[in-house]
Amino acid sequence: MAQPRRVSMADVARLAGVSSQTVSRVSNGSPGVVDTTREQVLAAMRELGYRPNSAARALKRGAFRTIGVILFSLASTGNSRTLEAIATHAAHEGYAITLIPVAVPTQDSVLGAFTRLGELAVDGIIVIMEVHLLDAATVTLPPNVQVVVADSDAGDLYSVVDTDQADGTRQAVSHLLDLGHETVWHVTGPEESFASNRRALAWRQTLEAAGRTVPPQLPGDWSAESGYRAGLRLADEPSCTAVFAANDQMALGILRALHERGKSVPDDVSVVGFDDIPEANSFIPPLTTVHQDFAEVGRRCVQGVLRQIERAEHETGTTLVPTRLVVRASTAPPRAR
Amino acid sequence: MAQPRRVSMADVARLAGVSSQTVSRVSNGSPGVVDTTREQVLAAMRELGYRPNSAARALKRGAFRTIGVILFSLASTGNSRTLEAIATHAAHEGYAITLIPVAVPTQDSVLGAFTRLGELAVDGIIVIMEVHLLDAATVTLPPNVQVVVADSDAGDLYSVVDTDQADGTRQAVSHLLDLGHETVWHVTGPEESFASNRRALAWRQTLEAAGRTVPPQLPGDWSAESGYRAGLRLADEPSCTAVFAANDQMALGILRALHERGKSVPDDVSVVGFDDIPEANSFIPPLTTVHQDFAEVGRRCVQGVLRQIERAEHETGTTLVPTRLVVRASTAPPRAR
DNA sequence: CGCGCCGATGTTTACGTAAACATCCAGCAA
DNA sequence: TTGCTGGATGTTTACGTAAACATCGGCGCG
Repeated sequence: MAQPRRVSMADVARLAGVSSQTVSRVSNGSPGVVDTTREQVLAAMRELGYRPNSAARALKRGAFRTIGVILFSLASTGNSRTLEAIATHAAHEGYAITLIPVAVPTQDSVLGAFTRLGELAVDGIIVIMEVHLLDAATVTLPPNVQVVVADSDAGDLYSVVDTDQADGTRQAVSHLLDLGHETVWHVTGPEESFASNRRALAWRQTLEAAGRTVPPQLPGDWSAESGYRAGLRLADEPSCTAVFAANDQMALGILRALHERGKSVPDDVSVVGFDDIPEANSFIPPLTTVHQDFAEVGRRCVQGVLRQIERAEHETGTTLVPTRLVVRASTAPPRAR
Repeated sequence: MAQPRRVSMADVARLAGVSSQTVSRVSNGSPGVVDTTREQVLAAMRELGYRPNSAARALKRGAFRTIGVILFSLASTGNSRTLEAIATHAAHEGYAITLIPVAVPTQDSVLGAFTRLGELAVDGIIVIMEVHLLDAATVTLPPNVQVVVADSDAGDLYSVVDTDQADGTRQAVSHLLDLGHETVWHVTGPEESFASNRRALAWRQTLEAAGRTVPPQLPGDWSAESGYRAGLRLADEPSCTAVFAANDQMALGILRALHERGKSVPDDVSVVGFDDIPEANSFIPPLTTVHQDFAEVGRRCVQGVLRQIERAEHETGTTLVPTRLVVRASTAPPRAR
């Protein structure tokens, strides 16, 4: 069934009785082809089922119209939603997306991904990753490939797009303080994560700026399970009336732990998350959380990398995408003593 | 900063003092190059930072070593996890993944995606989608491109890989019946979804096979919100002691609705979900659900499409990936009357 | 009426790679 | 020694496209 050879411009040219260059012009919508000729060529294309060979095109043009995306995992909502936005916007600009998954986030495997990308047909790269793994000293970027990094603070080396972690955190913590809570406890994401560190730092700073005592932070790893473990410990802290979880999954685990220990949310303890995953609205109770605009992050990543490709010029600096607090039913003033 | 031209084999050949063909042999690991020569070439490659040009390679070989993935949305856990598995396995086989997002799942836009893919540099396509949109009469596949479809029943037209929806559903419903429930209610996914229809059908058949009455099914759309609405209606059904939700998100919504109406899970009502998303373990209470092996689905998709590419031969038929019921705390025997 | 210009189309060439074929040389058997 | 064999390496060519340049013919203007 499979034809041994693809239809090439030469075939179309022969059938249409023109030169292959004219076919090329029609194919690219170049001017300088008279309507009648164009029609003949288009008819011949249709008849033969002609499709441009993108490899030859890329070879000739020296550009692939493709962006590579390196990411560590698609498991997190944030990563997949960002990727989706990237894919959509790239498609809109006529760029294709090539995916390079990195199984294990070690320096070596990230390096490997970069190497592979260098061999792949891409004009630019978007890295979605906790990026202290990206050591500029060891990673040699393929020449002529531009990079944008999401979810990182490598703004001095690369062009970075990120959610405004600090402001989102400030909104969350301030919201709890404004409700009248003495202080706010915090369950962190994994140590290696920049987003996690940034949120923890902003939490601490917001408390300090308000002159509150800073309780010890509880370690988590983004998973609901780790939130559950932290929640069990918080349930044993009588002084704890408000918790800020570094993401919604951990908040879910905290809700479960508090529920199992007979603590009411929000009457005994208020809980705030981060991300605003679609399910947050259906937690018990519906979760107050910081909404991240993943679509916007993706959009700006594409914008950034395309701008660099166009100008053939590396950029650095950080773009922050604003967040907003979504208040639902998991927060309330502390129970009167 | 950007070099005007890439390093080509000719440059390496010149520096190493050999012909470009020898460089090509080294680059591809072909035999017939003596060790000393190979070393020289490798050294020259390193010095110049040589990277093979994949466009030229693809042009010469007539194959791209790339698989296109068409998907409607990455928002669902299932899709992203499947995609991740696809990317990982494809990378392992030396294939790259090109992503083609379809913004709106209409016939037209799917067609558009196929057209775009035809122009893109892919050897095969994996479609992750509710696929009655794929009408064989209107979609003309680019020649020489092989297709595998996930999440569909188009097994007579394409090679299909899917979770064993029917058996998973049977396990879920039987589990509830075995616990002693008279019958099982069902909250469905969206009408247009094959997975949803398959689950609803299997639910009905399992009940009928056990000689139970089949309650009316409640419509949902995969979202937790729709589960919540269905849950509110179920809370008003005194006869309802067991619910099978077509996915975990809707189960979450049901749990919340029942909780708000003062119904205890599992004492008053047992709830089972489908998917086993990571958070299911942290629902209140932890959710009994049907575990889907998305990684395996992805793996088999890649296998299937690579086999077709290799043999240059279209295949049809369906491969089912088994599921298993994960029993947690949301199911129990009905309360004694 | 002829010159030159311009728009439409054709011809040549190069992009970087790798298959096919050609060449060269060392080693070995007659 | 000669001729042959086979492994190592070089040369030619083609993949499909599009830029650059070439050609052709008609039309306006002096």
